[in-house]
Amino acid sequence: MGLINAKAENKSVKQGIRAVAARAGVSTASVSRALNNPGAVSPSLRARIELAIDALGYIPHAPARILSSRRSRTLGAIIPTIDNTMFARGIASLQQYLSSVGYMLFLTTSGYDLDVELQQARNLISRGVDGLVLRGDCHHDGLRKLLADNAVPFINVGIYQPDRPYPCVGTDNESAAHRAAAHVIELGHRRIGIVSALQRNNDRASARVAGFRRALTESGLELPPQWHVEVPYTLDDAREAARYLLNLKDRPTAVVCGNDVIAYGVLLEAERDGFSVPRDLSVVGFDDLDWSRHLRPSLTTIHVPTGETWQRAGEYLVRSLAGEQNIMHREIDFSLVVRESTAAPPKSLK
Amino acid sequence: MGLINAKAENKSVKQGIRAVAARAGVSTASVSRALNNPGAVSPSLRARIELAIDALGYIPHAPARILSSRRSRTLGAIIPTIDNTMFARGIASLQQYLSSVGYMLFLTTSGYDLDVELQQARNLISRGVDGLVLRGDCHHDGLRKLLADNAVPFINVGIYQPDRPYPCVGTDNESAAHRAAAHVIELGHRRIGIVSALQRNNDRASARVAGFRRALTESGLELPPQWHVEVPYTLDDAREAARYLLNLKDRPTAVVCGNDVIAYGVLLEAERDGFSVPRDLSVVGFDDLDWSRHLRPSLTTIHVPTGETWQRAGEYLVRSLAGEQNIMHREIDFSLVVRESTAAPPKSLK
DNA sequence: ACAGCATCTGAAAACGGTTACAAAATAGAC
DNA sequence: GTCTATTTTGTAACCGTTTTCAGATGCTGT
Repeated sequence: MGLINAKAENKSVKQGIRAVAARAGVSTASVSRALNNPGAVSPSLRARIELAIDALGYIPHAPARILSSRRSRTLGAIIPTIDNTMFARGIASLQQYLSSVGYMLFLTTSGYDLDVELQQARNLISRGVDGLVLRGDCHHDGLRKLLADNAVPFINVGIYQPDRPYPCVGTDNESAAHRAAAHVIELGHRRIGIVSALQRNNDRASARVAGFRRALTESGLELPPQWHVEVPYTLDDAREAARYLLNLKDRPTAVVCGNDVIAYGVLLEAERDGFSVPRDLSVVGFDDLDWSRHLRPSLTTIHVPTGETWQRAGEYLVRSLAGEQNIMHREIDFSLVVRESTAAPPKSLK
Repeated sequence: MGLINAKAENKSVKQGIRAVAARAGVSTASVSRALNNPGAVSPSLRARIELAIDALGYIPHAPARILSSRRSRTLGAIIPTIDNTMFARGIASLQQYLSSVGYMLFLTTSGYDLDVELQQARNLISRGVDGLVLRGDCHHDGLRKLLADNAVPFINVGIYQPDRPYPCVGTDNESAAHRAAAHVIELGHRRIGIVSALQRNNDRASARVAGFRRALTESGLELPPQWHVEVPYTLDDAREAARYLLNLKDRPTAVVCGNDVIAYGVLLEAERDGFSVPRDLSVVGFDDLDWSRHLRPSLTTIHVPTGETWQRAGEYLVRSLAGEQNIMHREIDFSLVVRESTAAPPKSLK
């Protein structure tokens, strides 16, 4: 055996798995097996191999592995921006889950640009990801084709659309928004404004606006055009929109917002302009970020279990890849959290 | 030529670059060249190849490419958690820069655990990253060895330690913290408390505490042990610490905080307990997150250009990989932003 | 017309793993 | 002890690129 060893090591053993094999006096196949399926190799061999592995500080070369096995145990995710608490939290949760099942995550951002999203998808597929996690169902046509052509499993997260042929997991934004608007209507408000996120290329934002409007319509309430404002994501934009809305001669008594950040903007601006919330104005958010319960007044909002949603997305793909059967459309429950920012409207303005 | 084509396509051309080569009637070498170094191939060939490429919807297989070229044009980053505005912003900036120079980013999180960090580094190296971006200089011993053994370039970001043999880029946390404390001292405060982040495994937090203390010492001020509290990252923890500090019979008139989130906690709790900031209490933060200027009272804090810091880290590695010479230790300037949360102490307590 | 020199192209050997298949070893049955 | 069934191990052909090296081609100056 010592002889075999010597002989093997004399051969031009470069590195990698062959070096380990040589050192342990076994074949590369056995090393590979010991690594990927320890049960398939006898205990004695396994011990010898493990010894060789950490004597050499051997680290398997994932790209070679991927090339050979045609599976990467890696998922890709494309989000609009990481600079947004919602996505950051979702990604954190997804990543944690994936790592618990031995997967990795390749994260990229699109900046809300469909072309960039397509490009990133190409990038990720090129990288050999086994599946893709996408946000929403508003994608470039080329993306669907790309996914189909390359047979890449994917899931749309953050929305619930049981009628579509694609898998998705998320809350029903339309219903949730409806619930939020219904809340202020129940409190007696008749003059309700909407500050939403930009609807363009954002099905989540659109669904929420649709829900708000449906609630108003069902209660026979009008929505004058000037009471619906769309704003980009930043706090500054939200404040500006709020300032506009609050300074209308004919202002709403309640504002429902497309997300919590927008609601914060409304809250801050209302305070700055001398309005007291909820006495003079009721505000409802959407998402229930951390801040919402700390703020004064604390924010009434729709709680969305973001972490769970993204984890489920990961579960779906991992299960699919393992060949297991799966529910294609999974709804994640939301809930209305009533806090201090909403109350009945002042009598005078009712 | 048609003949050659037919012949080539009859051969068992599976997929990938060979399919493109066959279709264009050229060798795989030429296709590879057309892709990686278009100038090295004649215009006519290049045109034929490009035609074939998008006729086939060919997407290069990155793992194969990495295996063959031994470069991945991918960097790895290990951060404690993505669920923290600072890191999220840094990563966003790094990612944007990298993608602008044709690199990708592999992001992982350690949860402030040094063993996990080591494990993730192994993971990333296994993945074939060309370099690693690490946070701070507080790492597992095994990590340094791992990096050295595998000759992986890396950089410590968020700190400035010109005396160390490792590259780093960031602000000098000790000086910045000193500046923050000096500010309240200049305002006339003599009774100054510290609420810092956990110092364990966090050199950034420690450096800030050191800076605070030095400022106090230099002005001949005492820091009673009960005036220094350490808290984990959440707002709730910060509020709890603030409650404790504010309810001491002998309370400080100013509190310097290890980061903005902690400062928010102090601000919120002070308000809840009926203290008026800055009349009854001055508060200084550190980081200058978005919220800090929106909050009422807005927060006096140390501004740290996070985005720039992380981008520089990327630049350092990309340049190193390109063989260019580089400054090993780069300091990023901080600045004190004075807002509403600090003022001279009340006469009675001075 | 030809040597000398770039420039462009192709054949084939890596890169570091996995895995189908075959061979060897072991166990069990008679 | 022989034969078969089962488990364990090894051989070697891939996976899809890059890249070295050599051959082909075209150009220059004489």
